[in-house]
Amino acid sequence: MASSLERTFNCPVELALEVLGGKWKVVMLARLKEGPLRYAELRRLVPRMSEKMLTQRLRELEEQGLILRVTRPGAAKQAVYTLTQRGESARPTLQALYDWGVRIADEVGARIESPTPAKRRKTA
Amino acid sequence: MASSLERTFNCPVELALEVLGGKWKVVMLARLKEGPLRYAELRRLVPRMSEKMLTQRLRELEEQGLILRVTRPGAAKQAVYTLTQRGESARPTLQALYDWGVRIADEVGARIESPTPAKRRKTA
DNA sequence: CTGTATCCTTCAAGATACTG
DNA sequence: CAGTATCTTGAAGGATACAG
Repeated sequence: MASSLERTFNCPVELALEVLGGKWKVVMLARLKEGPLRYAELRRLVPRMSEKMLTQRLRELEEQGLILRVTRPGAAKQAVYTLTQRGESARPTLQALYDWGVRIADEVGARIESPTPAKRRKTA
Repeated sequence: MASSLERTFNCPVELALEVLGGKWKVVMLARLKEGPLRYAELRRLVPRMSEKMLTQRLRELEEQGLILRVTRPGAAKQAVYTLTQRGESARPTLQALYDWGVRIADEVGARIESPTPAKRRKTA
């Protein structure tokens, strides 16, 4: 649980970004806040992220106490990731980032991938 | 005004972090949202940031339209940085990050430098 | 399905010296 | 005062192959 948070930060915002920052974590959290997800589901929902990154960020989020990893052994291995209480506590922050992101995406002319592909086994 | 925002992002949150992310910009914005600041004042308020970083981030924030740089020529050169309208629009987001940062700083046991040194010419 | 292990590239950031 | 200019390094991220 130590991770690298045991430093001195210039301000609380810097700390928040240390946890949420980087290229992928907030994207993953944005998905996980919709509900628990398996490894493969996350991979499908964030296709541009390499598996290495996916695993690394999952471990990091777990270490920081934002997500919980539950495995269910069996023929087909399963690993389910859910937000912890602390992860849940980030909701308003993520929402604020989301709202502001939408706003300036328009202003700046940035493109956003796809709002929420939702899950579908077969298109038909 | 182009900068590097003209990409495709996985979600709005990623875009928001592209603008606010990195090690220093939010710290600078946290100061600037208290009011206009000169170059030297910013340097003093964020002493751990090298001058190179300070200048680079200032230029970037300017390019992204979050801050405005106004120079007043004269014997002693002056450069004053203020938030633009877009910069102001980030207030709620920065506040959300701040609040959450305070919360988990406590939980995780992270140290925060100094709340707000405020400006003082002489201590007495 | 759920990951590890490597290798490689790029870039943010740090240190420091210098300028108009 | 308000910056530039270099040089260097570490970490982040990407691609891809392999494994239980």
